[in-house]
Amino acid sequence: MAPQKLTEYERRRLENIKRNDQMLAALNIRSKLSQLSQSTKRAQTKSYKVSPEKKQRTETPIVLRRSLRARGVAPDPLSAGGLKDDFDETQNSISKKNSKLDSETTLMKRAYEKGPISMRDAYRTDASDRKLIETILDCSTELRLSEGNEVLGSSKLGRKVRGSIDIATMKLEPENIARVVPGRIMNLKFLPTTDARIVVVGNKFGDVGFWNVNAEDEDEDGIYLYHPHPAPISGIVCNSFSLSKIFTSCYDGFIRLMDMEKERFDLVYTSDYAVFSMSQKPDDLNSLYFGEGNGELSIWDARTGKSSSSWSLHQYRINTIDFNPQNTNIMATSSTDGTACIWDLRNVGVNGPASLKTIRHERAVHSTYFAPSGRFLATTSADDMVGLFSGDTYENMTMVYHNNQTGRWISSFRGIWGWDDSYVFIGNMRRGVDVISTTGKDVVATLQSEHMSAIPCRFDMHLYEVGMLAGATSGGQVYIWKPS
DNA sequence: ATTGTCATTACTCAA
DNA sequence: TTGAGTCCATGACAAT
Repeated sequence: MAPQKLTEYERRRLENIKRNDQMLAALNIRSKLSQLSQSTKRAQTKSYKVSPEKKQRTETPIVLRRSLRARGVAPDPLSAGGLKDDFDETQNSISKKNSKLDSETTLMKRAYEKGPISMRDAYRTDASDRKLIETILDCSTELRLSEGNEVLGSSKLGRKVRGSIDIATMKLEPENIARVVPGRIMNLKFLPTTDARIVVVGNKFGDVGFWNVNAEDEDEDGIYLYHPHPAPISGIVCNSFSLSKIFTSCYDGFIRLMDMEKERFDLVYTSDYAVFSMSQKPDDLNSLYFGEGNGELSIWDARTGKSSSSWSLHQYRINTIDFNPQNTNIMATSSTDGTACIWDLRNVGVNGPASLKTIRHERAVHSTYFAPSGRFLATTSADDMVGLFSGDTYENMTMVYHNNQTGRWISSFRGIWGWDDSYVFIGNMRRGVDVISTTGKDVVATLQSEHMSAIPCRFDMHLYEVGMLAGATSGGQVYIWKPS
């Protein structure tokens, strides 16, 4: 069973597992944990509800561009020789004999999808989504009106709330738990508004789910499900200027714009490569930055509707793209090639923006994010480290040990910043949220709750409500912590 | 450089 | 309450 020769990596991982097991045994936590998971089942009230007729359509087998990893490239599966690689065993049992037919239906499916999809066609939930749309459009309107009284642009950005939070006050109440989508959540975002608390999530199946947390309606639980993509959703971009427009990117290379006014998922960009990450420069809402295939970073321009630039910045996939909030020309990327890089977009050559710094981890880097002040940078890596960087050129480095071995079923952890430079929040394998302090240079607290029945692996903080943190699991759940 | 293979392991749901 | 099934992503590394 045990490998004959252990690599350093394996050895370390085994040590982790062993140590964890010992800790568990010592604390007799195993039995307590199982008790907890039992008791929490009842607390599970809110959940997406799919209408039967729609469900059928969701489960229609769709041939995806699989095996994206090795290539980073996704040549059209229809023209790619045999279908062998594109089918798994379970699908084979259904479709082995008429794979030809399947490829034809797939062709039609893709042809249909190569264009706008109406929100009605993509909608999967039982109850009407009218209320969701109205709520969001109302928020937008208020924002637009208030904009008139302000100086354009930067002042609005400055409204982003910053502040310290007492970690001990952050609580997870049962009513702030919901199963928003089926399957694994890849990405989640709070809509940046004070008028409503709405979480948008994207899952592995290409579903986009909404949870209106404060929906106080008797016949609605505030959960709405759409299916605009056929593959994992890699990015969600929304901004406070137009809440009714939400960009979503997908592993199949499509980027769509959900437009609540037009009630459509418009197709804005298609790539022959997988899109693994997407971000927006906070002061340039006319562009999208996204990671394509093996290390390409591209910019899509809303005014031309085309990709305007494409640079090869990394060797392997770009996992995250982030901008320094205080100087949005400074961009940070993280990549499976083991590096996190900082770039200056004011200084762009043929090979892309000038590289200001390369941070080298021993393994893949899963995320790189700037602190709200821009003065810190946090990296999360598969080498079981969270890097904290500070100083004018981020020259001061602190590596904090953190078990980031999430395995196959849990999405990689990504340490995100809170509402100031104090803390980085990151999931842990014990169904908790570790809080890393920049001053303490270590995990100083862990958010835990008996109501957390799964591991929260992807997070977002509410831009305007200090202490409101959302975490998402591989089972489609969303937890929202709030200050008590 | 490209391809192959191997190990990882939590959650849900049905019985 | 248990255990079977999921899963086909991801990353590391060996082989070519």
